[in-house]
Amino acid sequence: MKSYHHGNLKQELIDCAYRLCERDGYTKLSIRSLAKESGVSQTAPYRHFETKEALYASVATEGFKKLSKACHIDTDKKITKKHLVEIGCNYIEFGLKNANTYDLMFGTAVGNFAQYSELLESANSTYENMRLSFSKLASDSDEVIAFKCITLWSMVHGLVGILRKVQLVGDDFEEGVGPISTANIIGTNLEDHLDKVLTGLIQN
Amino acid sequence: MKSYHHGNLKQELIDCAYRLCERDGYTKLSIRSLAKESGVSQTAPYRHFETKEALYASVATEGFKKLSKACHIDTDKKITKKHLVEIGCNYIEFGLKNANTYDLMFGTAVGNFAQYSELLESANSTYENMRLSFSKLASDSDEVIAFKCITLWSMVHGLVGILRKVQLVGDDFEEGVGPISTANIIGTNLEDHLDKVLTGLIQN
DNA sequence: AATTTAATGTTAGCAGTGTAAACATGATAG
DNA sequence: CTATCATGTTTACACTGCTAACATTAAATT
Repeated sequence: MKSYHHGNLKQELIDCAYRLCERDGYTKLSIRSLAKESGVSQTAPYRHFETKEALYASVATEGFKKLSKACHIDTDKKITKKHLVEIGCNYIEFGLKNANTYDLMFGTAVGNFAQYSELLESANSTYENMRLSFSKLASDSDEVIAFKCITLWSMVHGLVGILRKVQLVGDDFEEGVGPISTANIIGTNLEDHLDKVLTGLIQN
Repeated sequence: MKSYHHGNLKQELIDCAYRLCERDGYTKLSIRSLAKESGVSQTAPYRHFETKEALYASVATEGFKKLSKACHIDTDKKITKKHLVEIGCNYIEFGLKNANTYDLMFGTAVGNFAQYSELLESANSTYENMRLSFSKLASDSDEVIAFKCITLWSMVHGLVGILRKVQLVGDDFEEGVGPISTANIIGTNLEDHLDKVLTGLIQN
């Protein structure tokens, strides 16, 4: 028999919302459908999320944690250009394969991260991760590290956006290949592209 | 007295929608409020736009036209790196000062541009514009031009997204300066930043 | 152990949404 | 002058986020 109290509703709502957002896009998600999916009344989610935006924030937080993991280089030794290319590729792969979650993380659905401390932390730590990798590349000043970091980041972030719009993914990620005729803008594969850009960016 | 037929409703709806989208973000726009604003019944807009997405497409089209104009370099002579920096800055300025419209242009609100021929054309011509500028920079092959072009584009596109999230705009664009402490990631100003990146990208 | 309290659930309802269907009006083509 | 068709209105449906009032039960306090 079903008990009045669910017991683990908050996490189940987040998990369920994450799945539904990734599958259909966050605009298709409704609190009501989510509640039904979890076998609970329409307004039960409001006991755990003050607004829909707060729920979005939780989903986005999960997204940043996954992105962080995908872009983590597990080494204490020196980092090479090849590592950075890998980070870039992993970032782009995440953005393309988790496109709907990515929207939630970088779009305007969640307005002010500062209102959601967990989200803010997970987002900041994603950046901090990348910054750390660059700091292990060469003995640069903080400014130079920041410059290189922001350059790669804006690069891959921009590529995710553009590739999704242009629907041109080359050989690396088979999904989402679209109809546009000016094919293969970024060449045969992403790795070479990032390598070329990074070569121009860092001299070593 | 008010006539039964409006006369110029379609364009007025687009103009009004553009304003409202830019002011409040496209999520706040409702067909009904738009109709009321234009002094017309709730469902009148449906005579001109099959769906809300179609209206969004029209607004996005206006956006691409403006972006195109902002990034147009009016010269037949050779183009220099300085010109490209200017294009990049103008692009970013547009993205930051017309953030809500920019969302409509590059977000997922309008799913498939191919369904809206005007939108597709205006978007393609924006890219074509940029490609043309790069072709006047040096006598590169089409592949090299495309590479440089996509690199700058993804760069500035990514920067728009990141700067909006991080709310760190430096001195160039005073609006949107936010609370994050790792201030001035991209240095004192955007121009220097783009110059540095482009210097790495093009060797001349 | 009994009782108070706070967390978590439900029901009912409001104001607002996109959009479809049926109908009204009036500009234009024959 | 009339028929047609683009453009407008009214009505209605199913859905949304969210609030208020109430119900249940777990946890804290006596």
